[in-house]
Amino acid sequence: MNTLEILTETTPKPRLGRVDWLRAAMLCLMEEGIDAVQITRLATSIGASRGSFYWHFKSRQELLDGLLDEWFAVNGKRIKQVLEHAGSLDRGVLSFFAVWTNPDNFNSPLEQAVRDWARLDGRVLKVVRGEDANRIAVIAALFERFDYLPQEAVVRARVLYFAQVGYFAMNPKEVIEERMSMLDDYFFAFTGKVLDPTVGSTFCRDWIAFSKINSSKGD
Amino acid sequence: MNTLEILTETTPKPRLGRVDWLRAAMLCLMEEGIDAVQITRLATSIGASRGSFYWHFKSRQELLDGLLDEWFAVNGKRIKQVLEHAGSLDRGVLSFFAVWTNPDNFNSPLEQAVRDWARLDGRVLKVVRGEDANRIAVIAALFERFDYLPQEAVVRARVLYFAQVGYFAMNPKEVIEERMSMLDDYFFAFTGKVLDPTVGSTFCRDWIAFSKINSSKGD
DNA sequence: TTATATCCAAACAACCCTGTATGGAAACTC
DNA sequence: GAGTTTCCATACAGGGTTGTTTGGATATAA
Repeated sequence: MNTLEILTETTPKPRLGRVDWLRAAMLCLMEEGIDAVQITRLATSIGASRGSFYWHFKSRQELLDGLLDEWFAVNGKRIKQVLEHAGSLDRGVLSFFAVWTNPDNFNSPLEQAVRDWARLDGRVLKVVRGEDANRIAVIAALFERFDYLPQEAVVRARVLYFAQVGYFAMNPKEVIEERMSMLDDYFFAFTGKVLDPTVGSTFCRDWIAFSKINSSKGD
Repeated sequence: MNTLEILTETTPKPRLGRVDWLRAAMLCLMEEGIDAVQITRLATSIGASRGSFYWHFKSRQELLDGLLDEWFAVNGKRIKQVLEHAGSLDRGVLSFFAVWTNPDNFNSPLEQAVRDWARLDGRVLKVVRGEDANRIAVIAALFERFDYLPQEAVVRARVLYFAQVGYFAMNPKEVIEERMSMLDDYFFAFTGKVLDPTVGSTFCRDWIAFSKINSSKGD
């Protein structure tokens, strides 16, 4: 059995499923926006033909619906989970920062792409607005749990959430150390309280270490 | 002279210029995003032919460059102007809120459209990032002018700016009174200080009145 | 009035995208 | 192994976009 035979056997035929198309569509959405999610482009990117696509999907719209569903399923879950189980305000707020930048918990590029998409599609906008309201409510509950007045809790939750959305909407290029150096002031601005140095430094160290591991993973 | 003759004379020929194409393109960009800015669509929307466009513009890209130039020229100017001339922190911060929602000073839909566009085009992103840095620096200068420490001034400027960008990036549907009812808490969260009731209520009254005038203008 | 420069409409070529129809290859079943 | 189902590639029809060409209409100038 020569090399060619081995290759042809170990690569018998890369039969595709819905997931493959969805994955390719997701990448395309994140990198080039919803208008770039075209069957022809996806087909060439995964080395298949358009005929295959139309066997798995009824239409392009069905694919797009799948993308929105996946965004809804993936993002937001961990946000709520983390905030609801936070043992202190410090840990809750810091976790909120961390979730957003951890690809295992939250897909930030997808989040941005979906927001852009929402501005062009009323149905998407409706879904995104609902999710935004949910997230803000969860953050407000955190503040209220740690003794903020209801009204102040809601406003601080909104400010924290708006700022987070705005930060990522800006597509900033900032290294992790740069953000970390302002952590104490950020915490004070968002909560009106001083960050416990112990919690802060631990968080800082872990986050930088994590982000370094994570960035080297992509090599 | 009958009616038809009068009409044909008073409407001799709507000769077009670059500005007409740019205006139509701007509207299209704001409502449907950069990918919808297509010569064919603009031509039908202003009742001209594509031949006319290609006499005024070398290519679609030249039109797009014009759009970005106009965004750069229009938005941001008033932000800096207002903040640099604010006589107190209260007035500075409240003016910052007001500028964003006043179509005479700032084109918010255009701002969003350009930000979405920036995520798909590296050259646009570069321009937007530069403008963001400028605006944040101006806000930080305001805080510093009113006795915040440099580091805290920068962070509070960032939080205020991020939150503003994030708020509009979310495409919220909120009536003016709803936002106003939280003004005191917003101000406290952003500055750590209590808003002067006189300044606050005056601002509130003027802003609501203004926005009512403005919304009725669109009828 | 005639000549010239502006401005624009219609037609054309080249390209890309969606969705369908058709036929064939691979796997699965009996 | 023959038949059936699953999966996919190719070809086609219909539509839309960019940019160029060509000719004509309008305004300007001589």
